[in-house]
Amino acid sequence: MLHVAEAARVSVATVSALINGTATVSPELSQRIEQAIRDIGYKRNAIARSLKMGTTRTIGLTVPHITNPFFTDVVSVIQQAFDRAGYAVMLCCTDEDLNTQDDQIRLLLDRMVDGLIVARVGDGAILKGIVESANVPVVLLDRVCEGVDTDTVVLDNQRAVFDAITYLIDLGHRRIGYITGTFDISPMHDRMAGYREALQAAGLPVENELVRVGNFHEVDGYNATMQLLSLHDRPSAIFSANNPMVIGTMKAIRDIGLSCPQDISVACFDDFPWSDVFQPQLTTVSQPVQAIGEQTANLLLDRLAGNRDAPPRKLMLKGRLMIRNSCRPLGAVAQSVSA
Amino acid sequence: MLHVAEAARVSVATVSALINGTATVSPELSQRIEQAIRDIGYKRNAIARSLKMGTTRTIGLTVPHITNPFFTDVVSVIQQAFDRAGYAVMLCCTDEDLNTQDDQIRLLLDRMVDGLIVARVGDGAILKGIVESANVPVVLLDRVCEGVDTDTVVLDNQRAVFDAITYLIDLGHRRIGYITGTFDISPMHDRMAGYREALQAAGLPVENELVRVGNFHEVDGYNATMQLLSLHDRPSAIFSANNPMVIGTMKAIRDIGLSCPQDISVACFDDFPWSDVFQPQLTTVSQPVQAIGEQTANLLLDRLAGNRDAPPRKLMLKGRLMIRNSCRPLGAVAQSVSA
DNA sequence: AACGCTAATCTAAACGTTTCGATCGTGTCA
DNA sequence: TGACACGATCGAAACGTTTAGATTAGCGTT
Repeated sequence: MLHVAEAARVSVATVSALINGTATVSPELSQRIEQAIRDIGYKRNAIARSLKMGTTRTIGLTVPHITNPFFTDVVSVIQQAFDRAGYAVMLCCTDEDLNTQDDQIRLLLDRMVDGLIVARVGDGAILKGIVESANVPVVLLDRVCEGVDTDTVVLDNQRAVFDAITYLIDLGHRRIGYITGTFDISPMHDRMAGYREALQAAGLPVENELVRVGNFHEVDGYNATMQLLSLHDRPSAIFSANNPMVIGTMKAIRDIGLSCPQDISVACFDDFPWSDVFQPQLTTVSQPVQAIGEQTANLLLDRLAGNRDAPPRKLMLKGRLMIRNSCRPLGAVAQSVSA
Repeated sequence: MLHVAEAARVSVATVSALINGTATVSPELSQRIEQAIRDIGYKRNAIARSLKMGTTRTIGLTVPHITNPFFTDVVSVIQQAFDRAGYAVMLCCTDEDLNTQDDQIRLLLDRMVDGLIVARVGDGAILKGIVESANVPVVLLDRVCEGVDTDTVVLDNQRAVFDAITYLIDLGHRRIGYITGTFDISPMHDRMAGYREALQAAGLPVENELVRVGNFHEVDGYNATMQLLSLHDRPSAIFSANNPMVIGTMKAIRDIGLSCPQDISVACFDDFPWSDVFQPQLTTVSQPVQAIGEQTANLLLDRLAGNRDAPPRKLMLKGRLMIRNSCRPLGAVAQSVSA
């Protein structure tokens, strides 16, 4: 900018005024300045601007895994929304690791991001401290965090799983295997509650041997399914509480020589684009990823627009059960359905 | 830092020296400073540091679509690599749009990213200008760009498609539909060349009616497949040059009342994690995403480490044909294979 | 005692912006 | 004609660091 000012024989203040439109500058000076800018190929240095202005027009976004299709889609929507609003997005993947997450959030705050979207991981204690000491708005995505009182967008996980399990029960299934991630994040907790609630509502027992806890990855789903299928009295249906793990489930079913849905019914959380073109077409709980991403972005953009003092807003969206052909009717119900 | 200095009754220079370890500071001052840092909860401001140092320890990454599984995986690997190296990653999605891409790259450069990874879009002319005027290292990913002489990581696309088409020919297919994206990016150009080469090597004609150009999206694959399947003499196999479009292909086959591989064989570019658990198990060209991501990151990290003057390095990796069950033998070959 | 050397610390300029308040013509009005 | 307001422009401080060079104190040598 200094060079531009010299070349145009004006002060840097005038150049700044012209660029930002913060004051009127006469036609002739405007022209000289614009010419100089073109000649020199001047680009405003956003870092210096950020330092002075105290705002970077950048937000931080941390998710556990971008390869989980749910997060892929949500990240994509959020990215688009902020792109439209003229913000850049710094993306971090925590790999479901608490320390990584803390480091990354600190890194983002050091870089003076204007806001933060966090799909948190693990215990919320450290997160709580970080969020409170950071004086930027924070939106929690997908996973609530007890004690952290800030804007939140989550799914009604309990209800969604309740619907899915009830569907299986209505098909005649009585022993339903359930594969979950660890309970330190709210969705896993709430989904489990939905499973329990559905069984209890149908007067069925909740049996510990039918519940397996994994670590969110395909291999965990594989191992859990292997265990479920080698039970003395094996389940007739399996529900997987996340998407990567259901791939493991399908592989285990294949490797053990069974087939879905003939021998075992399968349903899972989170839809994916090709779920209705390949066989079996998986019955899934579909999250409204577009809405989730947009609402999350809007909450943060609203705070960034200056609405700092409004009380925390908690949005809860509804999932949708996408019934396809990976679950078959059983016993008496099978008769009546096929009749 | 000023407050810390005051609280510890030292100068800011001493605080800086301690934090960065750039000069020895006596034990007692060290202790006073550390205490003050803890009391105040001081965090170094990375923006001010960037301004002074001329480096942000941030890189920019632009890809067309993060929802394309190939890019999802590659972005994930790149993100991890830079995370390990202490760099933040700014992610942009260009949505295959040239203007969006230019805006985003300019945005990234304004923010003084230390380096850039670009999976480019459209004509390379503007990109060329930008890359040359930016004085940061740039690595081109997945798509080369004529006239832009910089580090590059690409797949041997021609060879990969040659192998896939040759495989189909060996199965007895003679009329092979080919669905491609627009030719303004090198992979589509090279893949098409592979298709041509394979047909010619087998003495088969390249028929225009069998080649359909789409815009990379599922819907384009759907429309293209519909057209191919309604040809007077319809192809016995279809190859889709990218992953999202093959979903459209499968949907079209289903909607038209045919089935794969009984009525029509299908293969495509880019693997996905569940390709071998659902039916039909798609035969695909698998890219070494881990290696691609790592090599790309390494090239850039090497430049960032100071190796600026080495001549541009062009890496070409090999794809791998993953033969599954979505393509069936035809005619005489079918006899001999099934015999 | 004077000197030089080293280690520790400090002062102040610089990075590239924004912005407050000052300055300087010019035209308007009493 | 003098006072005044106004519009255009500028000077300089500030944002929070890093760092070159100055300063100071302590200590061993001669």
